[in-house]
Amino acid sequence: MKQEVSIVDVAREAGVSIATVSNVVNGKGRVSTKTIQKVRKVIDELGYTPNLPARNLKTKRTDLIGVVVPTMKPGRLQDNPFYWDLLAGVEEGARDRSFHIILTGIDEATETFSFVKERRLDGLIVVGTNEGSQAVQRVTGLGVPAVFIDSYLKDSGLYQVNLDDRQGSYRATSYLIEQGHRRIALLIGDIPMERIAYYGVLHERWLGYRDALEEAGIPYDPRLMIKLPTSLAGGYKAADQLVELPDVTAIFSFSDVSAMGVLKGLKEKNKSVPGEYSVIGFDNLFMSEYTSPSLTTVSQNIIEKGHAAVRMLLNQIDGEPLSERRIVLPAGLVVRETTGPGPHQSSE
Amino acid sequence: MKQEVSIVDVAREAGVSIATVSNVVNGKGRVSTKTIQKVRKVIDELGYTPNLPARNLKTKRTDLIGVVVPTMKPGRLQDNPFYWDLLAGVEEGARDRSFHIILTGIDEATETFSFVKERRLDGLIVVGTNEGSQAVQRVTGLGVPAVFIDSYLKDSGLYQVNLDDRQGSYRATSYLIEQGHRRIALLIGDIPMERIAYYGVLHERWLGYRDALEEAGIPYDPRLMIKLPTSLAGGYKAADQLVELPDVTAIFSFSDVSAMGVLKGLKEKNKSVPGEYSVIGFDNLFMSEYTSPSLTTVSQNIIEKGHAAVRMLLNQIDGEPLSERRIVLPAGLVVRETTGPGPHQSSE
DNA sequence: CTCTCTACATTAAACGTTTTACCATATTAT
DNA sequence: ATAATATGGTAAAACGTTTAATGTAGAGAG
Repeated sequence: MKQEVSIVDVAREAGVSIATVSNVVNGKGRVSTKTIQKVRKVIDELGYTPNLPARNLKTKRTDLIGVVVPTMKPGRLQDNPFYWDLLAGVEEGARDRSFHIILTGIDEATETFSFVKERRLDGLIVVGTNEGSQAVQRVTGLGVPAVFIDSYLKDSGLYQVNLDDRQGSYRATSYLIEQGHRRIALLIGDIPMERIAYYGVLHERWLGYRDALEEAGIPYDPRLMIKLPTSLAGGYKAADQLVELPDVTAIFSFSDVSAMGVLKGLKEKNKSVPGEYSVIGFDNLFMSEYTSPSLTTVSQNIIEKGHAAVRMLLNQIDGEPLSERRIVLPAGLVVRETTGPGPHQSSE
Repeated sequence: MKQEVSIVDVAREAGVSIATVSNVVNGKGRVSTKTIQKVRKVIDELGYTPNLPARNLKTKRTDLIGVVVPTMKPGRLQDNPFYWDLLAGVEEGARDRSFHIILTGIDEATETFSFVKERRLDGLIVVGTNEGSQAVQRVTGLGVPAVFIDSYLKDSGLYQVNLDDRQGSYRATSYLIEQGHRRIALLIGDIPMERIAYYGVLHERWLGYRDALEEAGIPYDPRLMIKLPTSLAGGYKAADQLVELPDVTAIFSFSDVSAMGVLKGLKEKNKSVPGEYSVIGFDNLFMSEYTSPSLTTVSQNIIEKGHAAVRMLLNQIDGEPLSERRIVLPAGLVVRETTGPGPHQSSE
């Protein structure tokens, strides 16, 4: 194992000072073209690679950002491809600015985020936490630039990027109503309704649903809330409850994977989609185009979400924080085959 | 922004030398219980956090490993949830040993892996590259501990972890044959068959398919190879070709997502599964249980794959390399609903 | 010829650790 | 008592950079 070659080796070999080599490497200061070439040559010959940890020590910047996703533990959240896309967006955005990302799953209960300080990360991106969560306090306590994705935190001092969940949900619900559905079940997640305000994303989507109902003059019926996890298995079980709800002809599921579960459950019960039930999802995963029937769903640009978060974070790090602290991306609706006319078609 | 507190602040405040503080922090050297407590107390009061980059500079270890996945570029590979699971396994394994992972997508054409040297990463995990790829040469040229996942590199000096793809493929094919299928199409990927030996994973699976054929005395028919990408879209298009192949009653697809595409394509053509066609996938994604009909597929423990790679890498880093350079994990077969009896049932 | 610029280049301190070699003091063995 | 050995602690160098302050030489101006 050959000895590492450092900046002083280069300096000696090139017959200049280490400061000059440093300047050449970083393109700073004044140095003549002749010297630049000489130093570059030596760098190539010796195969010198700058030692970033050493640089970090001096500059107090690591060009490293942490990305924290909620319990990436096997079995928990890995079952939603959504996060992979988001990560791809973040990674790409970071790479474009020659930052690297340190990825870590967290166990909300135990995570102290100490690694952020220890490793002197320049910033942190936190995905999908909630108002009042331990994580939020701990992160803000760090005093490190941070951006929260999909978290809907009340503290308006925090940088956040969200989807316009309420609007998206409103559009989906309105569409079902237009199609003639009046009793629309909601697969909302495994949460106590009295605390829904704490579940940012779910809350917003729930509000959007209610907006649409209200606009159409349809009374809100709490019995239509199906409180099961928005996972494949949750969706599958939700079908059981769905078929017991009288007069319900549609279900809006707060994630595509759970909608797939619903589809599967309904098919096993020999309920036709969209004949007997219309189903609508949320996320527009790449897969959703290939289910049978293909899934009508609320769409979002996940990659762009990642990009936006990185941009916001890097601006903070560079000391030129964006004036807007909250970016809200638009939600779309893509109509495919799981939705069809309901019983009240001419009700408008 | 309060000044960072360093080891010397702690030392001064506690009235000991910095060497002693260092020893307390790292649990090394000899230091009396009384001093330990005193120092610990001061550390808490001052809120001291060790500076890892500084430590790295001195120790030449970063406790950081790089994870490289093939072009995590939007649109490319993100469309296979497989990688997310793998990443979860790696991350978890690393975290257990208090390593962190730096994740980066690569563009095989341009990536030089210079970040590995610059950041002084302790090791590297590379996923899904191929024999003869630029990436392999560059990584080995780095002289850094590395483990290749799903790469089937001939150079037996390299550490690798693979699935027993050949065996898995053999089992799947044999199962179809047992069920009475004799002409079995293969959705093999968008590659030139004359170069198949370079595509490690695909090659092995192809060999497994041929093993099973040979054992059953069924001649290999190259016309049954469908050369389309093993993606959702590829699978969907594969259905077009499938229905044109005379007497074919089954298709074996080299990924679950592409099998889902096939399912969708067949349904649109009003071909029944498993009535007219049996379909079998590869990977056993969590979703595969929820397709309609649910997918028969070759299963693997992806999380364990990640764990194994980390273990292998960390042993190298610790200077106690495993004697076996290649770990091969077993493949299973999970039979669900997309496979059924074929026309030659009593052929055995 | 001296003075002031300008353009390059260097010196040396600092960043926050770890670690080797060494020094006390207390304990035990002789 | 003396020598040998533990035990607890320290001084100082080193890791590879960046950067502020400073130096030097040559060119043009007076």
